[in-house]
Amino acid sequence: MNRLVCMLPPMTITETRQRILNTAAALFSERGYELVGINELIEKSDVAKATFYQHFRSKEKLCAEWLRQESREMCDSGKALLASPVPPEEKVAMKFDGLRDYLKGSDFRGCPFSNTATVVLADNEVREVVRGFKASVRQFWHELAGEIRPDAAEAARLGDELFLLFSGAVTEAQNLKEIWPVETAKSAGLTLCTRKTNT
Amino acid sequence: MNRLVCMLPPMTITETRQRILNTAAALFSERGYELVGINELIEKSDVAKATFYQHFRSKEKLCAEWLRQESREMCDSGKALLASPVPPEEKVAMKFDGLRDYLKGSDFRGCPFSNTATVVLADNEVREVVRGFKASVRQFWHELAGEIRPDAAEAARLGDELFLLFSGAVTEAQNLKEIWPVETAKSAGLTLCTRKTNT
Amino acid sequence: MNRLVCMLPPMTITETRQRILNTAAALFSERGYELVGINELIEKSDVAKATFYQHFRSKEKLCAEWLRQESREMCDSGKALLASPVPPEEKVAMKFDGLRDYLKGSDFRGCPFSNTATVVLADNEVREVVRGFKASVRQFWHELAGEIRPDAAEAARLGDELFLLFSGAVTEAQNLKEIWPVETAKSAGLTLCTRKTNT
Amino acid sequence: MNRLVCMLPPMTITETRQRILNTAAALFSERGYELVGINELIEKSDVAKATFYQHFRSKEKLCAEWLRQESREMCDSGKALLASPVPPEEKVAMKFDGLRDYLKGSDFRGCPFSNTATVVLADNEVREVVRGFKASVRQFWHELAGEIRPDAAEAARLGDELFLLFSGAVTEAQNLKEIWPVETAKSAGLTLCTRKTNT
DNA sequence: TATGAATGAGTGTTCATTCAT
DNA sequence: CATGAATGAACACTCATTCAT
Repeated sequence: MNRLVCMLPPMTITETRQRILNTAAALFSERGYELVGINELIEKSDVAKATFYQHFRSKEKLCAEWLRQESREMCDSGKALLASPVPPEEKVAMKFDGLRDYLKGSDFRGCPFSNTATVVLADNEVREVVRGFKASVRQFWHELAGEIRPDAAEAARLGDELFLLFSGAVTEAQNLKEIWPVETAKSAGLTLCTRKTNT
Repeated sequence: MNRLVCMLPPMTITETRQRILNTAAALFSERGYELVGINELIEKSDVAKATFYQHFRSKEKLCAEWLRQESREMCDSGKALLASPVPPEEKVAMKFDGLRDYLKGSDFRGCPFSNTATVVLADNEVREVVRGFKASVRQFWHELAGEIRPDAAEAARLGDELFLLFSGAVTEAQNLKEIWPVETAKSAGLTLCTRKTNT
Repeated sequence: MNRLVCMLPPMTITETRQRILNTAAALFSERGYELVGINELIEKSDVAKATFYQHFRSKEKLCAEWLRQESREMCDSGKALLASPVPPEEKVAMKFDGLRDYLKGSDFRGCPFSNTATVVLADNEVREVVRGFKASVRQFWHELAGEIRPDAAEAARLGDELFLLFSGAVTEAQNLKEIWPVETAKSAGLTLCTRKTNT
Repeated sequence: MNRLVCMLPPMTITETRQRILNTAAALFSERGYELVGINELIEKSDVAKATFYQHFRSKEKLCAEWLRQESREMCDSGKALLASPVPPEEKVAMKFDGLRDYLKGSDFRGCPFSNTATVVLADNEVREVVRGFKASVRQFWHELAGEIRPDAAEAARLGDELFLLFSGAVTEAQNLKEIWPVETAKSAGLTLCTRKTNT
């Protein structure tokens, strides 16, 4: 923020843009895409209306951009977790524990991607972003499952199971405003990890 | 209400109200609560605006009523399934198969309850309906699991796991517009049912 | 309601009508003509909508009827005051004291006639009722002034002055939600009564 | 605002806002707050709906603004009258003559402040504006009375009497659609001014 | 006479977006 | 690159009244 020492570039070029994105991140994740109006968004970003529309062609494009940013951050943290030197089962546990903390900290608002996909029309760009994100989350679970099951097919299957348990936990924790789905999913997931491959 | 003997005529008593509810069911489940305007709702119901508001005090109340009706139907079919003379594992399979058909038939719109809860504010009546519905779905799975596991604690656990798998399948089938989550959840669920209770 | 035993007159004929009028009196005088809806009026009167419209052709007609009833009561009490065996100056004082009590008891809502005339269009029947009422109030003051001034012209003048002071007191007590205008008008009126006719 | 030197161009800055205010002044004073709809107001102002709401947050705020503007103008003309080099009794006469002309020119619509206060709820911002206006009108009469009566208490009393006579004249001229209340109040007021202070 | 379901024109307000500068 | 006034279609909802029974 303060770069008093840096003598060179004014560089404010995309600063405004980022300020808008930050506001969007805060408001969209707090109340959801459709309950946030463009006016509030602009006001809280402290930009002029037309300035906003110079950076983002529409509310929808802004939303897509926000989700792409979220997606990048999530993927990075996923990769970091995969790269960390702990046993895979513990990574599974850590993932669910991270979810628990996230939901508690966000008043159980649920998954920004799923939530947003629900309220935009079918042909929307946002939908594509959501699909891409979900695909990479699934990929994360597949890779993690690969560390547990040597066999590729079994890994894929375990990965999908964990993916669905995770998603179900998010959905129902949001609906019920309770934390037990996360705990239950975690323990079920761990069971699936350690079970004999007797299928 | 009960006119078992009276065979003929009026029958129009609450016809209008039901017509509105039917329109609401169609539009809300197709596009979601917030993407359907009261004007379209009224027009498609072929009633006057004031007539609508004589039957439902607000759009929100209408939505709550719609979900209550859905809830009743879902619970009935759940009870019917539980009462049917087939092995419990097959009931599990049937439940997932039913989901598959439902999602395919509804263009993967997902769960009306979860979807609606996402777009209404926290203190909303709709939220209470959703929580009630989710609680009864969970109860369904607990009862079904009770037919498989004699031990109550194990039944509860299995029920919750199936509940979450089911929910995750709905969520991700909706996000991805693909059917595999349902199939995967089904097979994972069946595995959980048949595994040795080795936990 | 149930008068199974009472054999004689049904007599309910205008009972309903009067119940509506009473409700109207309560609501109109409390909140004013335009802030009271026909629905609330009907509901609080505990009649069916069409029943209401059988007794009063419109909200406006009901209002006119209400004001006529009020007018009759006011005139009666005016006549009673005039007929009472007290000195005329004391009658003047009593009239203003009565106003003070009325305003305090009605949360300073002001004059129902003036208030209503303000919110109806020019050619309205209500306007005629208001004019008639005001004329009879003016007549009251003229008669009272006649008890003080033997000369007709002087009586008329004093009557009009008292009429206007009274009206000004009502108006400004309503605007300011304070009682002083009534007290001031009373004392000014009494002064006018007792002054030497030196004009 | 002050561009005494700049003789030319833009001048459009708050033009729209003022156009709306002018329309409001015309319609509200002609028919009253509640008989004027926002739609007509907007149409007659020749602006888009949203433009209106960018300038005034609500119909009520617009009304308050209109009354504030009226209040300013009235106070200015009151101060001008007080400052004019004529005997105080003549100022009193001029004030009533001004009222006569105003009422004749406005089809006896009465006082915009009193009229509006009648039709808004108790806690309304408009009510505060009305009270402020009435207080400053009373102040005007007190100052004018001060030019006639050297004693402060007597001046206050005379001022209040004139205030109430004036208000009563407005009210009843409005109710009766006749001009005599103004003439009568004028002559009564002048009598009060010239009488011996014999109280 | 009494009912209550039905009416349609109206209410005030907010939406995401574009324009001239 | 930034501004903010202007847009018009849509929003959810209420009004006084009439109709078939």
